[in-house]
Amino acid sequence: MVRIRLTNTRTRRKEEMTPIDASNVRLYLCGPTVYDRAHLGNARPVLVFDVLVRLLRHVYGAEAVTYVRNFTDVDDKINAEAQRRKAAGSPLSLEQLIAERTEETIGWYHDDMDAIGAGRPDHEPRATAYVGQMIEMISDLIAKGHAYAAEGHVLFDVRSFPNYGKLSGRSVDDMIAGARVEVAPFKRDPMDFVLWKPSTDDLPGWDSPWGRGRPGWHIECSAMSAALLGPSFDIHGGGIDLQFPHHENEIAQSCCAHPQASFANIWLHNEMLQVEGKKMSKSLGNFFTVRDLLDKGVPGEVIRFVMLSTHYRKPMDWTEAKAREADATLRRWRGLVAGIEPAPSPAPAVLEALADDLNTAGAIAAMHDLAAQGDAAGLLASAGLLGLLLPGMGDWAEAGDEAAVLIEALLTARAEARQARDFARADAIRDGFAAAGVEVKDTPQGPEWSLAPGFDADALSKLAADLGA
RNA sequence: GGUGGGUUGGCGGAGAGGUUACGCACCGGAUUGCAAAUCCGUGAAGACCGGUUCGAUUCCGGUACCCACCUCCA
Repeated sequence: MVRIRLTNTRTRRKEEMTPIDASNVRLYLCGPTVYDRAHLGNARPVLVFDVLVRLLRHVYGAEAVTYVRNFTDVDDKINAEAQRRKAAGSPLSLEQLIAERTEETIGWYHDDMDAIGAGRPDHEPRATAYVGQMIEMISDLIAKGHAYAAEGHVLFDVRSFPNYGKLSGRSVDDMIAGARVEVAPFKRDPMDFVLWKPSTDDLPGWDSPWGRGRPGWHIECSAMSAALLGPSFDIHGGGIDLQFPHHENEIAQSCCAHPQASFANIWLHNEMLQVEGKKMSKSLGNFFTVRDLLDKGVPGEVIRFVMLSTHYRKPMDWTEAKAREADATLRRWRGLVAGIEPAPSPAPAVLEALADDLNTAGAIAAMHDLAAQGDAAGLLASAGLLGLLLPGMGDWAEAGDEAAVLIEALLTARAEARQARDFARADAIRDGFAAAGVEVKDTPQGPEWSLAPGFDADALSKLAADLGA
């Protein structure tokens, strides 16, 4: 059995992972708020968890893993977009407009995450489908003395949970001292956070013991993880920016509601993605979406490779140069494994790297070794653990039939020219290939070709026409 | 102000208290009609100052700088 070690944010050390139930390893990842396209940073935890799930399924069995990732479809930004459409004259009701917006966003999200090769989780619960469970949990927290109703709100009483702040290494008193938040007058303590808040008539709302309202942001993950994974499960993750307050608040809610349970044993947090050394953020306005990159012609597999080439606990800078390098490496590897059956199991060095706190960069280095040794079968089997070189994701690296016919014809023409020692013509074809983005390798078995990143089909057609080939 | 993370060769980026990371780029050689690709090989590092140690880039302390979180954000 492979020993999987993960850095647990909760304990701040690398720990061997021991599942609560090896026949059902359970994970929860905080998913997106579905109000707009996923930006590139959203893809990072998804890919980290995708590799983690692939590893866990390899070690514990394909059926022995339950992966949950939620959709947050209750949110002021979604409401704002629906209200904007209403104001723009849409005949639909606000509820319908909200549903329309979240449906289309979820569709985009699926398209974009599929494109980078991220497998769908086993469950993708939507917050709106679990409001009943949230109300139940909030009532329970009030009954247990951990929450209180005030002016249509329900607030969590942070002073009732001595461990509050432990995950993020803060004390309530320190946070109050440095707080920049406006404190609502009905809060008992400035750090108390909202479990339920009132809705006006122009906002979505649900009936509750505290009047018509909607849930606070944090309670959904506590309610949905309990419903789908139980009060104790193995791994909970997300971006490091969620550590506080979101995950801290989840812990407070869940541990107070289920005092006998452990909630998440291991917390995994990925570092932020940066662009040109700066955090990618909505407020800075320097973010771009996964779709932007795909539309620019950056293949999903390349995005995936770049993301995985930096360890998840380190900040990763997205650069064009990395995308180019990844593109070239993947083309080379795809050439190497073409028509090859994968080995029965991944290479030990790759598996060991991933088992050691998801060292994807180390795993990729080990794959380079396999490639250098010519172990195509081992490379292919290992790449699968990282979700790379999979069938169905390699179309970008392949030429269409039309281009293939042209290239073959030109190669024949070049061979004839060389035979005739017409090197001027042979070199013209060679240079034309290079200009069009076709790489030709002459091997003892004859020429092999592949497409380079800047492949230009028009230039290829023109070359063929000019040379009459 | 509080909290957390980082600083590795030209660039990217890992592991390990003592032995080549790896990739890209560069340089030399083989190969080639010339190239490309490939193969072989060389060179190149650990922010700074102390400490522990036979030995530290790796552990400990400090300094500097960078980044993030504390506010919607993965």
